[in-house]
Amino acid sequence: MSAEASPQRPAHSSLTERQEARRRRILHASAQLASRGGFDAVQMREVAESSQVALGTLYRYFPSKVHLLVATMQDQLEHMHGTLRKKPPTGERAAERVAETLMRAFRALQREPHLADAMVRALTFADRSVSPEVDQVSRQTTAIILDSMGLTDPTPEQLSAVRVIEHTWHSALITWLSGRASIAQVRIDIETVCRLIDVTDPEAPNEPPAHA
Amino acid sequence: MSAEASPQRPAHSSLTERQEARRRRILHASAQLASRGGFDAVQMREVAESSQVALGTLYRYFPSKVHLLVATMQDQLEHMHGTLRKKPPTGERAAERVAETLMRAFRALQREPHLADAMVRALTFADRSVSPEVDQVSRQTTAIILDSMGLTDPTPEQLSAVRVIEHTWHSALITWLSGRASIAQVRIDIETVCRLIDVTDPEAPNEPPAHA
DNA sequence: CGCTAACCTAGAACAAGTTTCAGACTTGAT
DNA sequence: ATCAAGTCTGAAACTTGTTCTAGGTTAGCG
Repeated sequence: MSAEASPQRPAHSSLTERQEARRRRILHASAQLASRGGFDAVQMREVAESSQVALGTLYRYFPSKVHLLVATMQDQLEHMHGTLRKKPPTGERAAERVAETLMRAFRALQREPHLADAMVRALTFADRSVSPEVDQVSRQTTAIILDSMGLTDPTPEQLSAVRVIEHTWHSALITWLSGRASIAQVRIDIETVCRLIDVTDPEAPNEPPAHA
Repeated sequence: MSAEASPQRPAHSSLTERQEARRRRILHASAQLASRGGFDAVQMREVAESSQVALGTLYRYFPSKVHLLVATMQDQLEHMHGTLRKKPPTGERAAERVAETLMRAFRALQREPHLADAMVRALTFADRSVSPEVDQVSRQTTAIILDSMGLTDPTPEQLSAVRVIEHTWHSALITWLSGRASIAQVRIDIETVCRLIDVTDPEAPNEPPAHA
């Protein structure tokens, strides 16, 4: 059985200061524990203790461990989007820029592999009850990719390509995190899937880059 | 904490008949419970009871719930590979054939969505301790795709494309299972990623299919 | 100030995955 | 047939996510 709707979860807005502070402490504790030992190390009792909040309260803010970790990911993603915006990628083709951006994100994740583990596992393990939050993460990721492409209104085809890139991104991360693929392999997969952007880009020349 | 190496797990070979039978009963019970209610419905105590085996014995055969479900997936995959082989896809281009095969597999999964849920969630949630088994599933999937392409020795580029297709396949399944994507969307994603095969196929004409 | 509803806390209780253990059963080798 | 080693069983215990409860606290409002 998994957590269902809580009476009324604090919607991240219209919270008193103390509540906002609690929410922040919780997310911080979550990220900290995750950084230590990944998904398994984020134990609800410990999160509650670290953030000085009763277990019941923790569950009022985040109705399950997966909700908590997905929220943690939202938090980190926002941060990363900000960082990435500052130094936009320099590649000439859209495909290169996207690959560059994703590799930059990947390097950031490599610095905290346990945190990455916790967040990504939560994301793919999430069931229907977490759909809205997961969707939000997905939209944020899409925004990052479109940003790096420099597109404001993509064609449906391009959106498909972006979705496929996201699929690859998540799944490649998983295989890396569980030790079944090397960093080099992740890079290759990302670069490979990014070719789809060239294929669907009405602006660019139709030649697949041979190896020039 | 997660399950670690068992003393010596029965390696699926060199088992007595009774042991082979137990293993089979366990896998059968697992698939049956999964078909009912997905990942959550596969409860180790129930699996043990259904398959007439003590809980400790279940854990000797499969050191964790995830191991059990991944093994269940191996089992189902073998079955499906056999089925797919019988009627090879009819498309002209390799990309079409792969897409056709994957859509056929997808339709099979739609018939048992709960079972699909259990297997796929286990697969992506698996940690390092399950790597060998997950890898085996991955190899089997690769074999199915290469089969449908009609390739015996693919180039490294083609292997990359196949890996990306697998990534997309898993991740698209997840989004469908958690209700965040429609069946139609999964189809589009699969068709989109399959274009990569054309891009990396040294045989085929270099034109991306416009919409002819 | 004093009320009320909503919120928070500590802690017990429950559920399901996993581990452990003593004793009974099988198996393979002698 | 018999012994040792390895397996299986049933049951209890342990862990961690989740829920529940009884009472204390806070915030807004008259």
